[in-house]
Amino acid sequence: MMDVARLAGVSHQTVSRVLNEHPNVSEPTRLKVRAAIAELGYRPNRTARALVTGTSKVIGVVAPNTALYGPASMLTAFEQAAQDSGFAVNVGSVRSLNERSIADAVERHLDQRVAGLVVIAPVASAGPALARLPEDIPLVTIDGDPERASTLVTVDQVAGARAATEHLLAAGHSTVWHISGPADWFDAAGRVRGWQEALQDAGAEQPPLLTGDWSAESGYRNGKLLARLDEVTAIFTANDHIALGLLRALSEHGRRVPEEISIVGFDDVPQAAYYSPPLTTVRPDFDAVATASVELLLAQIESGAPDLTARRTIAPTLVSRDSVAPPPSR
Amino acid sequence: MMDVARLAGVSHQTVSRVLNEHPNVSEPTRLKVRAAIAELGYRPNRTARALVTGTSKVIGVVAPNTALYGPASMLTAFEQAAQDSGFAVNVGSVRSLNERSIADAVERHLDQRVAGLVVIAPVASAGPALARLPEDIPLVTIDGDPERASTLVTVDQVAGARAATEHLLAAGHSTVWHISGPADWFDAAGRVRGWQEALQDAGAEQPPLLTGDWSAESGYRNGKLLARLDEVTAIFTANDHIALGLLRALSEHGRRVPEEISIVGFDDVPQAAYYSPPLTTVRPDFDAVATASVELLLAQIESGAPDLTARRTIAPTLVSRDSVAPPPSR
DNA sequence: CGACATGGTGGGACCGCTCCCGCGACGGCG
DNA sequence: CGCCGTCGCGGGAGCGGTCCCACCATGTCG
Repeated sequence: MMDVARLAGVSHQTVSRVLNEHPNVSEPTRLKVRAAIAELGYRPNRTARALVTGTSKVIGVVAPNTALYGPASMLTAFEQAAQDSGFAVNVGSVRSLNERSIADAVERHLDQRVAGLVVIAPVASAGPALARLPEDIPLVTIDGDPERASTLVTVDQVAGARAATEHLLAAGHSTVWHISGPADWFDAAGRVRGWQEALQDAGAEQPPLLTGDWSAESGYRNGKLLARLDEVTAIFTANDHIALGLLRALSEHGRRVPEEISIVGFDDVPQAAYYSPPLTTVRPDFDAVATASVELLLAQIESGAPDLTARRTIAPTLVSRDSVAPPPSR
Repeated sequence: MMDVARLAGVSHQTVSRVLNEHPNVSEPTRLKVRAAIAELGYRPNRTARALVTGTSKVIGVVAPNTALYGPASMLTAFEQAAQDSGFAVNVGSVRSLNERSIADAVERHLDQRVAGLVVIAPVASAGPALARLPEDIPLVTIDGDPERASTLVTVDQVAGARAATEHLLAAGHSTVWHISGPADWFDAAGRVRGWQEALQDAGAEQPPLLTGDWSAESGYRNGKLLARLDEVTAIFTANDHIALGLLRALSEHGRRVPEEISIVGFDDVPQAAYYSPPLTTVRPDFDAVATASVELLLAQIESGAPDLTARRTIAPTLVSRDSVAPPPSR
């Protein structure tokens, strides 16, 4: 920086001003400095800046270390959105979302003087750790506890599940079964609720809830059971992978989809259109979640204070394919 | 740090020594300092350290911004491995792997004074940028150009493809068709080569190569064509998603798998066991790739010099399920 | 016409840490 | 017994920036 100052014939201070686009620099000197910077190929040291300002253009992300389609898509979408706003992303992935590991990850980020924090915390066990976070750092929770988290961005699970259930009901089915995700995931809980509400509103009987764990295996396992129940004509699964396992189980039992049984999934994984049959499903808009998160976080960073009230809920859309049909007439 | 020093009754320098585990500190003072640190809840400022040492405990990762199963799994596995070695991970994802965006991402990382760089660069277009990288920074390329990259960790695509092809040949098929990934991906190229080599070694005739793009859609498209060709009895696809699309196309045409046509995929996505039929596929060990990368990178960081010769190739394993059977006798 | 605001610039101090050097105490050796 | 090497520790400089303050030249106003 001193070199640049010397070459431009100004003080280091003026160079700093040019770098930070301070108004009080005359045009001629600004140009001289710019020229010197270009000639020397000078790049400011972000570390030094971070030291003196006490903050940096880095966002820390705490995310579960999983390749599950939802979280993974969320993460890449967020990375991109953050970068587009000029922020680097520091990922602290956590093997399990318990209080300790989250707290550890947060502390690691704080040591690095991140400007803000994003926690992708879809499970209830993350709650206590989040409650105990430092108050004075910008924080956005993605997919967190709707009851608790302060600044929260989330997919509207309830609305998505409602849409799925109502779609099946509208096709003529008297009721809809549901294979859920793991009970401690908010996503799963929201989808269960949307399903229940839709059933209630339609005055349909509510079948027992079957529990899965997002995996195709759990869909298969539950499918083995459902396949033997003649009265089952419509099933809504908590995600597409469960639906895949379910499809497999049904086909093994000779039950045809959608002629005998209709199915709706959730997530719209890129492969869903090539299941047999192509799967009708609910598509959450991960990009919208990501941009909303960045937006909210940046607002906090600029204002300097965490905003405890801001919320953003992204409505998913139903993607209709071939796995839904009217129930068989008997 | 000064506060700690005061409380412990030593100089800031001694505190620094304790922190860095310098040998020349007596046990009593070490304990005093430790106690003071604990009492004050002091956490060293990594930014300040980075400024003076010129490096940090952060690894920069340049990765394509995709949710594709391979790259995404690689990334999360790497994050975990790096963290286990005490390094934070800065992800600079790139929309497209062209020279400019890679160079930009690298510069962003360099500005942050990362200790080392990992580039996940599975496509040929990344080549020029990699060649122009600064020489003096520890660098590991994952899935890069086998011909060029210096320190390279990669899945042995050729061996995996060989195994898949040989498995089909061993089942009695006279030859094996292949739907490849995009031509500019090294992964795809390696799989094509393994397939060709296996065919040659077995003295089997080599059918024309069909090109896909990793997507189920491309598998479906090619499948529409293959389904009409009576002589096709065995197909090896470049990944599982292509296989899924292929399965769908074949079933639409009434061709049965594995009775009429056998299929082997690549990647072993978690859902592969629930395709119809469960898919025989090749499983790359992403964790092994990740640990090897971290190992190689750390070795460079410690030695201070890039190692231009180190390479690591991870052998994949064949996972046998139900999509392979002997060819139909005519 | 003098006082005072205003814009452009420079000179330090300082952020929190590590590194270099220097100093006293102690012990082994000739 | 004196010399020197080693150990344990402290003082100060400096990493590369930003921030506060002081300075000087203008322009503006009563």
